[in-house]
Amino acid sequence: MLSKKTKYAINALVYLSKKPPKQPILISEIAEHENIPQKFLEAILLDLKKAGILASKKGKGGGYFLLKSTDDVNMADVMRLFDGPIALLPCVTHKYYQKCDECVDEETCGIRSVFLEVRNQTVDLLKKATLAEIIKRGILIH
Amino acid sequence: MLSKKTKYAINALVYLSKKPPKQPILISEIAEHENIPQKFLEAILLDLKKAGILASKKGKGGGYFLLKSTDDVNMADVMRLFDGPIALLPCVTHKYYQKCDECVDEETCGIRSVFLEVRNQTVDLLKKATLAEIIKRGILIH
DNA sequence: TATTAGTCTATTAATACAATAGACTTTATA
DNA sequence: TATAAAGTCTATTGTATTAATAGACTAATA
Repeated sequence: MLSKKTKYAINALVYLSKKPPKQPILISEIAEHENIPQKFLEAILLDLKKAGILASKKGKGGGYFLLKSTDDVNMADVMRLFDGPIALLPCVTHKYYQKCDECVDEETCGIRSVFLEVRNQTVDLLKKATLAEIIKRGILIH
Repeated sequence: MLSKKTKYAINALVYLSKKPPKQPILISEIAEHENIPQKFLEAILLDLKKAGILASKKGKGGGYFLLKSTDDVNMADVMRLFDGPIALLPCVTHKYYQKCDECVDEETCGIRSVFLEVRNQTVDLLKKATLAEIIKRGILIH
């Protein structure tokens, strides 16, 4: 399951995606509309900014807005940012490969083989799941 | 990431799958060979027994052995048993549907649509990942 | 009937997640 | 240029989950 942090991040991103481009939106507005504790949301937005997904404008009339295009923000990136690797085993992560503690002999890598396939397919799907795609599907349903 | 419990369970199951059918294996043997705290393993094996995957024989010459065929034990079942639903959102689980707390308006279901697809594909893959498949792949590699 | 081995309940330790509090800095604009 | 609006940062707290441990109890077999 996704952590609350990731869920909040996705909800906030979708909310911002529906606003006119570059228009700064108040943290308080997002927090209220999406039912997110404001202070918690501040930290999340800050992380998204550090990751280059959002930008912010300070002072009166300031707020957060989407920096990247909705086509360029996908769920794989967001999940990795807050929940870490998508892989189910440390030995099948793309960047941070680590031998499983439990791995005693090489025969066990039948397990690895299977979970590598799961990871690859999941990542592919999550990369296709962009903000643009989410919004498109949201519209189609109504 | 899989919990240790699930990893231990998979390792134990693969270990038992390689033994002659119905031959009781000591908990201590599995624990030692797979580097699992014995007491922790006992609880895991008990859960697998309750789930109908393993059986046990008490007394001298006793131990645990696979009850189901290696074709009939898949990673989706094992993961659900110890880590709960495979879905990434409560609103896309098969059995225990629950509205997301964070879901404020129906438009957000673009998110649901995307994560439903992820869940379905993941479950399909994990169901194909049987013990038999894991062992087959393990052999192929060596 | 002694020994081996599985079953069960309770407790503790460690870690990660979620949320909160408050002080500080920056910026727009009246 | 003061001030109010708004973002940034650090630290702390509470809570839940995971991982592991301890020990008493029950059952079965040679």
